[in-house]
Amino acid sequence: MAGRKNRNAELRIPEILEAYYRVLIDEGLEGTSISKIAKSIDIHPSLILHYFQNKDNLRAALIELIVSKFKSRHLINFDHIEDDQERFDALMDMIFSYEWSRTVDPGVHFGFYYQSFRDEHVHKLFTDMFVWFRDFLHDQFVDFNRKGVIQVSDEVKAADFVLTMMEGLEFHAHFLAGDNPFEDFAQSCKKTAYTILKNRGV
Amino acid sequence: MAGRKNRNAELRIPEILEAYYRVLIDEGLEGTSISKIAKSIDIHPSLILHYFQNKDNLRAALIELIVSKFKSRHLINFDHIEDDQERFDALMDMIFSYEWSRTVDPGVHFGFYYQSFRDEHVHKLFTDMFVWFRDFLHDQFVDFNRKGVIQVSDEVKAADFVLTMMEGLEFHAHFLAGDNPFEDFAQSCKKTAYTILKNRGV
DNA sequence: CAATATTTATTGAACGGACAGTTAATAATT
DNA sequence: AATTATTAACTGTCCGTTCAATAAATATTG
Repeated sequence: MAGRKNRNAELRIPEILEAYYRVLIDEGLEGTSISKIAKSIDIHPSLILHYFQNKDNLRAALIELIVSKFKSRHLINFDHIEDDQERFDALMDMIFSYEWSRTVDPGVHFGFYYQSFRDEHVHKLFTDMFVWFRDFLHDQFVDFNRKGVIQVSDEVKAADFVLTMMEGLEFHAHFLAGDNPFEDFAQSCKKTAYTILKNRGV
Repeated sequence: MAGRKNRNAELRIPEILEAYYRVLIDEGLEGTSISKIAKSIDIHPSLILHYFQNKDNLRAALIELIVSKFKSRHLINFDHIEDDQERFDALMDMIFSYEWSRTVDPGVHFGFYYQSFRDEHVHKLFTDMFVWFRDFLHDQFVDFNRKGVIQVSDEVKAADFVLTMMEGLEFHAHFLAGDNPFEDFAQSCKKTAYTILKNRGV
């Protein structure tokens, strides 16, 4: 192929990962192959292996990218809100929002959860991510507790509880929501969380 | 192969499904093939296709078996307990027990959840199962509510809430429990559920 | 600046293996 | 004799991976 234009690793690697993500959404875990990813961005399959050596590395790289986006806090940083109650409300609104639940495509999300049962490295990446998020919530809850916005006796358990509801809501949306909009049961979950957090439920 | 002993469909089909389930646990979704299943019980791969025609049917059959075991209620039937409070306690103890969480191998469990994103038929099977379970809980909660064991204003939401906690707990056990025994956080979840159900939290 | 060497990006060809599925033959059972 | 269970042989496809070849970009040097 003469007269072609090359890109460097800095551009190509993210391009491959984005293509991988898109193919995953369309084709699923089992339907996604290196050659399909390559075809979707008109490159040769070998180029993907040139950058990632093998499929395991490729998968790990995508998960690391997803985790790093999660940790960037771009959706859950409300430091600019001065009023304590408002800041708490904003955080809870986000955690139980549709937008938040769709940060990652739910199919891909569940697919990687599943992978974490088969691959210790994947499991560790996600565990680290969730531990990071629990720690984040814990810090927030310690602060909100001190300021009287919430009333809990165990801030770690409070964070665990909210995370558990958050993931349970994901399950509910997929299997039990039926035709009801996501927000309906999300609202119920949030109200329940308020009840628990405000009245020493944990 | 001369002098062999044949079995009929009634025996062979469950044998194949059990073998399939075991291979799934060992090898995962992607690692499980018809020939591996066949090898594990010393039969020819074609015999599996003889009974199930193709892989999709095989998968559907296993899921249907799992669902039917779930619906058999063998673990959640406490009709023999006469005292209302005790019967309620027994039900809640079971739902938040380790035994209950391991009714199906969690890897297989998550794997099929994932499949339900890719396959409408699988999604329907699980949706039906969870709707069935919500209806079951709903009936129980209506009864317990009438008898004053719990105090809720919306029994459907109460059932949704308990199911959400139940599945969230599954998630928590896999990613956030660390070295703590399953029962620790399960106990917390159950306590939270009691708080909500006993005090009109829903 | 131009010629050349080196590095990097990319393609190409080929592999061995596994996979789901088909069709036909054979053995056991009824 | 008919039906059912089981094996056998085979097919075409796709997969991840390897290794070598080539083209483009970059660095080096005269």
